[in-house]
Amino acid sequence: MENSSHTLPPPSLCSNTFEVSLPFSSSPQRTYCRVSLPPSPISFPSSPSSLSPATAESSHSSSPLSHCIAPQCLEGQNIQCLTPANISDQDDLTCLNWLHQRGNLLPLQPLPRTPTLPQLEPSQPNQPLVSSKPPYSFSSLIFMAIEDSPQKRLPVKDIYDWIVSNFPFYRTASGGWRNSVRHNLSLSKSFRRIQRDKSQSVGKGSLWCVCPEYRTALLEVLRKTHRYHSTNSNLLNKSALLEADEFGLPAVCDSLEISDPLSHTLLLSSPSPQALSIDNPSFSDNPTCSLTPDHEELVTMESVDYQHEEVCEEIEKDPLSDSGYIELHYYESQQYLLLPTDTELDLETVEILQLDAEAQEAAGSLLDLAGGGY
DNA sequence: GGACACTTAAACATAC
DNA sequence: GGTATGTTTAAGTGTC
Repeated sequence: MENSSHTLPPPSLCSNTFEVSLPFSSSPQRTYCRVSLPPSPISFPSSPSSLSPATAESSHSSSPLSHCIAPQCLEGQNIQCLTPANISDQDDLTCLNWLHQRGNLLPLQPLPRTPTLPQLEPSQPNQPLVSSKPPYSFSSLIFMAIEDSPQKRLPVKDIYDWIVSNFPFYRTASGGWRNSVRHNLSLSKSFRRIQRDKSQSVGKGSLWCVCPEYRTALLEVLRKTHRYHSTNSNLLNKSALLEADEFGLPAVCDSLEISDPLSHTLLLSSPSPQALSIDNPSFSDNPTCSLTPDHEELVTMESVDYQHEEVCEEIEKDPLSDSGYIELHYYESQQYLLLPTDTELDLETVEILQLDAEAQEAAGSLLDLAGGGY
């Protein structure tokens, strides 16, 4: 964990735009959300590499997570971000270990147990705390895996690996799901088998790709799943707030009481890497300038009334309550966040913008695909 | 209640 | 022969 930090300049020189990295793509993706910064200086890790966009471009094979912040993070003086180097394989899309690797973010104690959060065996200290079944169908998983590959085609084994890499649930699941993957590949018209080039053939089996004519339908299914779960993705927020309260941490609760519905929108975007390159002067001048309607998707962040009883009740209901996290990349330029020229910082409020992991994932895939096309 | 989508399990064939 | 891959069938579940 990076301990050293540097301090941002006063808010007048800071951006209120955070970069949200989408967790799984070999291609760079950027998501932006508007976050009002607190008046006090915020500290960031001093290592430029831990904040640079390059980390967001790391392959999912290392870890889909790179930097994460939680509500408490914004209020504290030290923001400790996770990097691929300090996140183990277990820190994955549906894993909450990251919460406990964040120093002051959450106490180094187990999360409150709920009926939906399976207990870990003591003999598996490095396993994810929780791992619920992803909401995506096998078709969607296969689709995402293939689309996330550079060549847009994968052997079945790599599809397995992608799923396991991104959804810890399948690490411990019995092998039947692999059968289901193969079953889907064979049965679904959405996927097409391609004979490997004999001259370069390594390994068994064929390559699988997505049929272009079914790509739109797959995308729509993924989009619907994403939307459904993104609207139910606030529950971890509430869980974190409860924890903060329980352990006497300074939860940033006010942020969840904002009544302005516009302030509860998260702007997701996947502009081209070039447009968002930190070296791109136009972007440096205005981080939002490259966002186009084609690349935007608004995800409503519901207003939250976080009374204890209600929260607990909802957490137990939510099958994905174990999978939410914020993954925000602070966009750094010359050690300072970039400031949009028209920024009006609300110094009283910190808006907590949070997506659950799967929602981010779906969003990342969707947006990446929507931006890419064939 | 029926159609449909999806999951899971199983059997079998084929290729490496 | 063992394993991975690919195909097919069947049954069960959930949703619309």
